[in-house]
Order: sequence, then C-alpha cells, then structure tokens
Amino acid sequence: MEGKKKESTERENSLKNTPFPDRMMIPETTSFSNPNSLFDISCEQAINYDNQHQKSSSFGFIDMLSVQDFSTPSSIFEDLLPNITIPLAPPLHSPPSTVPEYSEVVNTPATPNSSSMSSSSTEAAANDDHKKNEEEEEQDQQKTTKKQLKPKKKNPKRQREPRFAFMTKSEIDHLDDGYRWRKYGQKAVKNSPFPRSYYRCTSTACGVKKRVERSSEDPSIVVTTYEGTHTHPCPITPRGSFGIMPETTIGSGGGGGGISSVGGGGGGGSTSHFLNIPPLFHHHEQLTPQPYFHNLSNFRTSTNPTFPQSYRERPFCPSASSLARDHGLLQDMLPSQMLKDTKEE
DNA sequence: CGAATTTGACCAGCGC
DNA sequence: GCGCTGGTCAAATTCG
Ligand SMILES: [Zn+2]
Repeated sequence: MEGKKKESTERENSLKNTPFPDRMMIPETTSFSNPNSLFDISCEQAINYDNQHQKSSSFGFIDMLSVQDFSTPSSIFEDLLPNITIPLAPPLHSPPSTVPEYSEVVNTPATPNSSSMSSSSTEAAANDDHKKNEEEEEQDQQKTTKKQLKPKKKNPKRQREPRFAFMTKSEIDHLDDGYRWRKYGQKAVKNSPFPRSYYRCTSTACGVKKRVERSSEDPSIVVTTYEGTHTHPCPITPRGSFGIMPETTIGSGGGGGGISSVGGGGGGGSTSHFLNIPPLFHHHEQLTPQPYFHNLSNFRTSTNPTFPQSYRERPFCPSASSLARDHGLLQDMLPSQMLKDTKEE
C-alpha cells in the first residue's frame, strides 16, 4: 500500500531526507538563484488573492507572507544594521473574519539575495495572572471514552503562546532546527492544495509545537510556525543542523528557544521570512516576549553546530534591550509602505 | 523492536 | 442551533 511512499501527499518528505551535508548543498532551491523570480512571485501572489475569504483565518497569514520582499531597496537598511526587523504596518482593511493583525517583521539582511521576514505573536503578554503555562498536569485520565479527551477545559482562551512564523523559501519544509519533531497531525488547508503538518517536540517536557504549511500559490515558500518555547537546549544534533543558510537567513525574531538554524536549502537563493503574529490588535507598547536569537550571531559566526551550550532558553525572556532597540529602530524607519498594498480584496 | 509516521475521527471555537 | 474549520489524539502502519 505504501510501497510507493506518500509522494503524492508531499514531496517534502522525501526532501526532508536531504542529507544536509557539512557543505552547503543546494537542493533544488537552485531555481531561486535568480532573485528576480523571487520578487516576481511575491508580487503576483499578493495580487492573486482569493476572494473567497469567507473565513480565511490563518490563510490570510500566508497571503501576506507572499508579499513584500521586493524591497531591499534602500541601502539604509544595510547602513543601519546587518539584520533589521521591519514591522510592516498591518493591513487597515482587516477582513471580518478572525484574521488578526500581524506585524510583519521583515528582516532585511545585507544579502540582497535573501530576505528574511519574521513575525511573532505577542499574545503571551496578554496573560493577566499566569503567564507560563507549562501545563503538565494530567490527573484526569479515567476517561474511558478514549477518543478525544479534553480534560482541561478551564479557560477557553488558554491558547496564548508566543508564536513565530518562519517563512522559508525552500522545497524542504523539514528544516532542521536542531530539534526533533514528531508529526502528530496533518490537515488540508482550505485554499491550498498543500496540507498543513503539525509537529511536536519529542522532548519529554517540551510542549513546543510546529506548524508547517506551504503557500498555495508558491509551493516553494514554506511557512513554519513555531508555538511555544523549548525547555531544553538541544536534544542532540545528529548532524550539522546547519549547512543551510550560509549567511543569508538572518532571523531576528524571537527564537522559541531553539529555533536558530532555519534555512532553506538554497545556498544563495533561500529566502527566510520571519512573521510576527500578535494576538491583540494593539501591539504598541506590548513588549515582545520573544527571546531573540542571541545565539544567532554565535552560530552564524562559527560553523560549530553546537551553539546551545551556553545559551539558555526561557519561556518568556523578553530582551528588553534588544526589543526596545529594535522596536525603536523600526519605528524610526517604519516602512509601512512596503507591501500590504498589494493585498487587495 | 522501537520510534516515527500515517490517517481518520473527534472536539472546541466561531460564524451565521 | 447548525455548520464549518482548525486542531489534536490515538490506533494502525512502516521504517530503521
Ligand atoms: Zn523542545
């Protein structure tokens, strides 16, 4: 039955096997060597919006991702910083659906070849009393009903964890971030021919979840949404979790405690975007509780696959300094003109 | 044999 | 109140 593998489902699986060798091997992302094509896609996609937004919840999400990029126009970015986070102004016209506003943070790396967009949700700040919810309590398992047992039904709105969406332009969605993920579900996206895969950290007490889905129009764009923060440094890096993103991918978005190495296979054509998904519409003074990749520079500079040695990840470790800095910076150069326009209804 | 993956079913939240 | 979608679990299956 499955002798032929599930290629029909997703070719990513086969690709995931891509043995990320020590050397930066370029899988099939080579096609993206041409930056032009990249922009082209983004533009088209943005316009190519489906009017069937009857309930576009997370879909709009991708929609935006497909946008922007064509930027990198100003050298000011490079001049200012190597990795700049530019929060895109949220779309004024928000659909009547549950689509929240996301502050897109576009990372403009010095490399014109690749652009990184980051997005993180600051919902964590929404917590009123209990912020960390390492819920591990499982005292009610007498449920003989088997099936879906939803023991904990305390507060309906208990899903406020920091989410980070990674936009990676790569055929491989199994980006090795150095952690082991176990697939626990897969659902087909509404307006997308590609299914969405749900992954969970195999760590014992790590409730970090990962959501991987592809853009409907751009199968080359993989959107990886991380939810939660790793409570462990690193399980074990079987092989160089790096080897990817030489220096193109610069994620400045909060690292879920371990999401450091995320790269498409494209040596010079991989594009990684980092998305920010704030739950609240007012993300003004809300400090982003996202632990930035402090190790980023660390791992970037050195080719050592063992970056998490001295760095520790916390559930909520808002680097006020970094954040404030970035934020202020962003505001200063807030380019709310880049994209967003493309998205019409 | 163990672990990881697959797939279907079920549940909760939201919209209408 | 019903229907829809998204999200998760759990059993079965497969791979290493
Ligand atoms: Zn983990």
